[in-house]
Amino acid sequence: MTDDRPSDLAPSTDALEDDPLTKERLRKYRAVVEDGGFPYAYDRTDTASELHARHGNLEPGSETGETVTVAGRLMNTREMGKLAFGVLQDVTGRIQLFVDRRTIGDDGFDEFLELDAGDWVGAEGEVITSKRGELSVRIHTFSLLQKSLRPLPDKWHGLKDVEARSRHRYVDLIANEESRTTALARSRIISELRRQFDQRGYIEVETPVLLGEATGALARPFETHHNALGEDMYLRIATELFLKRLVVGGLEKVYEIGRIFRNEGIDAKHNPEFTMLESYEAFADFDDIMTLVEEVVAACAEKITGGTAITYQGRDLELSGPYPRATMLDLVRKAVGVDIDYDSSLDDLADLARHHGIEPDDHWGSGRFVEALFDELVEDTIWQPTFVTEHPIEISPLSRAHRSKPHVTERFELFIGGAEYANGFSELNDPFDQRERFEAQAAAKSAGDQDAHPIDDDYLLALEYGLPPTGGLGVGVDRLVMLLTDKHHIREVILFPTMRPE
RNA sequence: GGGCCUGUAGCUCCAAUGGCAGAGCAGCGGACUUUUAAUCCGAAGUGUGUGGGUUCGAAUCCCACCAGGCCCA
Repeated sequence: MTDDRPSDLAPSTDALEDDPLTKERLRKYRAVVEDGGFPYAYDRTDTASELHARHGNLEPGSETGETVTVAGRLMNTREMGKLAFGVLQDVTGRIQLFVDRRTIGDDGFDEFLELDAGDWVGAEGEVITSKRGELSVRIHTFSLLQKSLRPLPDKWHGLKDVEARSRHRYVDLIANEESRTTALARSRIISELRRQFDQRGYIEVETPVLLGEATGALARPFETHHNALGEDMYLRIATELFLKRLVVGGLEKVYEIGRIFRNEGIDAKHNPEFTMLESYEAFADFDDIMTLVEEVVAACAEKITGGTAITYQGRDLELSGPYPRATMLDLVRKAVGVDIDYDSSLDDLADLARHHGIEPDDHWGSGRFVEALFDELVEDTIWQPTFVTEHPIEISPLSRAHRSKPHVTERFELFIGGAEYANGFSELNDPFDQRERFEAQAAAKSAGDQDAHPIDDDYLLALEYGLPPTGGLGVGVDRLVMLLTDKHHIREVILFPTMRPE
């Protein structure tokens, strides 16, 4: 890298010494160290939100007589001569410190005035309200738990720069309430997902990330190398084939919430590493799984927003099921205004595709044409939750053929707000059919199709032992979090999104 | 990969046509016994992403590079 500007946040004693903004903080830090150092722990009795919950309705000027300890980051101080106010922020919220020279004593008061915004502070005192009614702790003593050597971002505008917020997420979390709320919402959504599957009798499992071959989806993998084995290896691009092996093994209902890696571009909806939930349930079909999806999505929405009617990017959405269902072919027919089907001639389909600005590949069958037309004409137009069903066999190499219709599978994708949120199907469990599908994929690949699945021989062996009828599901967890937190960009729901190294 | 755009103080932002680089917050000193982005007074300070080029003179124009954003593929 030729750009060798000194990093503004790189740790350097010299830099801290030279910068007038940090020099005083460093002096105070060293004074504490020389005086015995910072505490190793602090005994907190209450969080900010616990105090607000317990004393939310006090009259202005109340004194509870209740002594508590609180701890958090000091965000701001307001000095008033013989009084001072501090704002302490912990993970649950904020609580005001009320500092009265008569209560804390002259020494304590002067020490409090030495604190800087950003310092970690523990304080003990009485729960009161100020004359304006602000719930406060009128402190008797306090302890500087750790000095902050760096100034905080603007206390009103926070930290706005997208790059700085992503690279230095800790600063973003300190300064921006919204970022904290989103991080907590993500945690709650993942907890709720676990709860939903656990209570349905699913077993949470972990399957390998590091593989000899990346199978189960269409995506470029990250490559790595195992030194002791002397083998090139790949990071997983899906968990699908391993989870179905477990159903073969008799675990019957399994799910995994795991990190998936795809060596592809970064944009508003894609991060190279992202979180996917996959589940497989023996004796269920795609219809059962659609119902499951409706219930799980609605449950997560209620957990986060308190209801199923949400606003996403300024538009209303209703997430309670059942969601309307429409076949991919019917949606495409409606969009193009031509009564095509999977037996239509490839020449006619190619003309139709070109008419809509799609340049077909030579190896496309009717299924690929329908998919391309769907992507081009329909996908963006779906706003309310909708199950798109019956994807063509050609583009669904792991889905079971439809029980009564030719050319298509028992598959669905859930679209909301123009984006895909879930994908599921009745799982293909016929080992012969699966082998043919894999071989068709291999043929397509050697014919120049980049988007073709690799063959997984051990998976075929597993199918020969017998996969019961099974319904499977994949859900993009990051996107679900985006939906429920009204975020446009995936980096807003991933604490440390992938970035070019600085 | 293509197009457009951005990068100025710790943070948020100004700086017509090229002409002494500014403010608010933060920080520093002071006043203030109920503040809520406290307020008031005072002093000071620091910066044009990196490297070149054009020019008497560049934050501004040109080139390359670095990082990022938006849109498209």
